[in-house]
Amino acid sequence: MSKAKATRANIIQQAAELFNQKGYSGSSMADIMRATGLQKGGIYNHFKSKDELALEAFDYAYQLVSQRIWEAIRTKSHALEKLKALVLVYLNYIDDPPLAGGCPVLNTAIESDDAHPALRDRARQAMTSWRNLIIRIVNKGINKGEIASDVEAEVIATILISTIEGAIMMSKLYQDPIYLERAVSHLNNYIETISP
Amino acid sequence: MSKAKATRANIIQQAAELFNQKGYSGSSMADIMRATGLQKGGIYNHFKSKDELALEAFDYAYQLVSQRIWEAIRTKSHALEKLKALVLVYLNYIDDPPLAGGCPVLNTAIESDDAHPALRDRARQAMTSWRNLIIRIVNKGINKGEIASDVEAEVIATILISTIEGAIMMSKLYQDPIYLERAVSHLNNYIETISP
Amino acid sequence: MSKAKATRANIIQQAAELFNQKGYSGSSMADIMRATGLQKGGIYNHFKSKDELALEAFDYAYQLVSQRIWEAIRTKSHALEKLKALVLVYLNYIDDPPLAGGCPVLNTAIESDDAHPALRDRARQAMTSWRNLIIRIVNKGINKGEIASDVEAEVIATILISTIEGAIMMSKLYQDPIYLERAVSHLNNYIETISP
Amino acid sequence: MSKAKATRANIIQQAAELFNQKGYSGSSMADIMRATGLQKGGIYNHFKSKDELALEAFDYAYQLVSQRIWEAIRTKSHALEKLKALVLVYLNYIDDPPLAGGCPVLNTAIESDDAHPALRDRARQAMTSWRNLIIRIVNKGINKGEIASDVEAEVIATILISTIEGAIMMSKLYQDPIYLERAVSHLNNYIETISP
DNA sequence: ACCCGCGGGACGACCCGTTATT
DNA sequence: AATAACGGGTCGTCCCGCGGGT
Repeated sequence: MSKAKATRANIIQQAAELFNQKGYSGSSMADIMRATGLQKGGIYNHFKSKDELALEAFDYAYQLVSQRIWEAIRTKSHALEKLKALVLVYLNYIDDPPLAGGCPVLNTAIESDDAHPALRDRARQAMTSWRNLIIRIVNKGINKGEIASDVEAEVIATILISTIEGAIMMSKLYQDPIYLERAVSHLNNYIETISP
Repeated sequence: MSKAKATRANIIQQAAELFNQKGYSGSSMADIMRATGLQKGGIYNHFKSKDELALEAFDYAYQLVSQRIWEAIRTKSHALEKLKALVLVYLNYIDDPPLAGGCPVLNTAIESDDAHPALRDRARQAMTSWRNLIIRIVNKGINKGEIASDVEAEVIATILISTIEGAIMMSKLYQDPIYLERAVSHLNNYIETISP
Repeated sequence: MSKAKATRANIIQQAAELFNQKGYSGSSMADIMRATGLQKGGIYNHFKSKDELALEAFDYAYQLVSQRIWEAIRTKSHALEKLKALVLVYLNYIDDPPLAGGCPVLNTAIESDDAHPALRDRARQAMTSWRNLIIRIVNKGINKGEIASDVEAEVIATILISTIEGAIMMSKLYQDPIYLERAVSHLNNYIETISP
Repeated sequence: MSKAKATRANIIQQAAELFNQKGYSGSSMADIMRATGLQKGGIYNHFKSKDELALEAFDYAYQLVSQRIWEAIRTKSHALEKLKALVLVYLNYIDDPPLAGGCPVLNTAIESDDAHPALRDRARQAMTSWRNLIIRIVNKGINKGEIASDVEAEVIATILISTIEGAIMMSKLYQDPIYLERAVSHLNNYIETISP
């Protein structure tokens, strides 16, 4: 990897963490300079604006989370096992987060929905990709007879995601993993109920 | 109400909406001036800093949400009815919100958790008060034999709150009430399962 | 005059001189801060942008020049005397300029014509007002029989203005009033030739 | 011409046009990069600073104008014809300019006189060379009996140059050749008056 | 005596011309 | 010979205190 690419990647990495912790408008370019050790010019050589950097940083952050999910899922073959594994990923979210600051999709969705259309679109894309993953798992499970045929995949996706994200928020707010643990436990039970 | 009080109340109201939509660091005092039609001096007359205003604005916002819940609950006497009523309140959250911008507890928790201790403490207080409300309802329900005795009130509170908040986030992100509707429907079923 | 008005007027005055000497893009807001003794906030309280300030500064500068011309003209009654007086005004332009840096109309026209439409429009307005003054003097002179009836007022205006402005440029470039003196002398002869 | 020379020449050409239109401080190195299609290194390879480039660009621009004048003059033998040809050159200045943006001597003189000594010196040199050309024509004309012997060459140079430059400014400001046409017509008459 | 708003100055994002590196 | 990095520069916004006008 060329030096330029490495520098660029490092900027994205540091920025992703900053944005995820302090938000987009709560993080300044000076913060990013400090975190990367670069000067203004060094950063603006790679990104033409804070916005462009924010977009790329979000993509990177989502890809980090997404990767964990894929790794957890691919070893399972049964649909219910896949769903449980997916939920379980978030239990590590407090002890061993892929990115400090909680879930980037949640954080970005909340900050951008009324204020930053470009960022909101990225958050939507990420959320859609996440929903589609669950939907595909459920539908495949139905086809293979692993999940009851009257289950609506969209509903499963909504319940899993909303419960997890809400619980992440609570656990972060209180700095206590108990809320996430309860949510995961509840969702495991819920997943059992859609067995055929 | 005196004129000074009215002005002060108006500032809080406008600021609460702004903060709830664009976040604390995304809203400037100039934005608030514009929204209230007042001058700098006119605002700093009532609040000694943006922080102080933000704190009061959050309290006001939470009280607005809280009020809706209380009104929905007090007409019900059965514990399960109270819980269902509580959940139902959030169905109106997209069409007829008490405050534009979604749930202030969620928004404030997300923005403040890594960045603004004072605001985070308020969000914690609000969240705790909300949790306690649910916990009291559940425990009273258990005592009255309306809820199974092995149910843990804390768990119910966590599941209800996290699912609702996560679904609000999704519905706001997509500008589509369907996610919240699914979550409410799911929670209604869930509430039935804790019947004795 | 209120303090605010006085401050505002002072900013315009200092800015007008700076812009007239170093040009619009050659003068920075920091230069204006230095010249006025104010800080950024103090300036931006009165003008919402450098552009707005530039526009007002130009208007002020033109009014300064314009005033001198009017004062010189109004004591004369004969058309040819008025024209000579007008030309004579510019002889003082080097020794006792109303504004350091030469003629603001010339300077602004040159800098803005290909680069700054808003400023160019102001320069056009000023130039038009100056042309119209000469045209009115000439036409009145024709009516009163002081000027030959076949003289075209527009032509007189063009010759007087272009010769004066070009000579100002030369005298400023060489820091030598001789060029302006020659031009004024030439124009005085020229004015005699349009006598009936 | 070697490739390096060609590149260098191209940079000067593009820069000359930019500087002539937007001024020295109104044009950035980035603008020049865009206009030339080169990278920073490609430019700093040939010129050690923006200033150095500006100086050379001005020389190039003046040479472009100067060339037109020489071409127009050399075919004439009579002094008055030479002067008329010289004046006539400027009639093409709006429709078919040797360089977009008006007269570089005028533009540079105005921008540099109070702000950029090095550039001002170049403008002075150019102006002096132009004046000397006219002076030589006039003096030769006097010697050959084509021009009245009491005519002062310096005065002729001043009147011709200042009127032309002022008229160029007016025509550029209004985007209308009429002002230049009037000035040229006036100067042709003026030139007739110095016949012996 | 009050209180609007002027003024402060640190900071916002971003661009500048230039140098060092590779 | 191209470009990554520099760092002081750009204009403009930030939140806020203090003093002058009503």
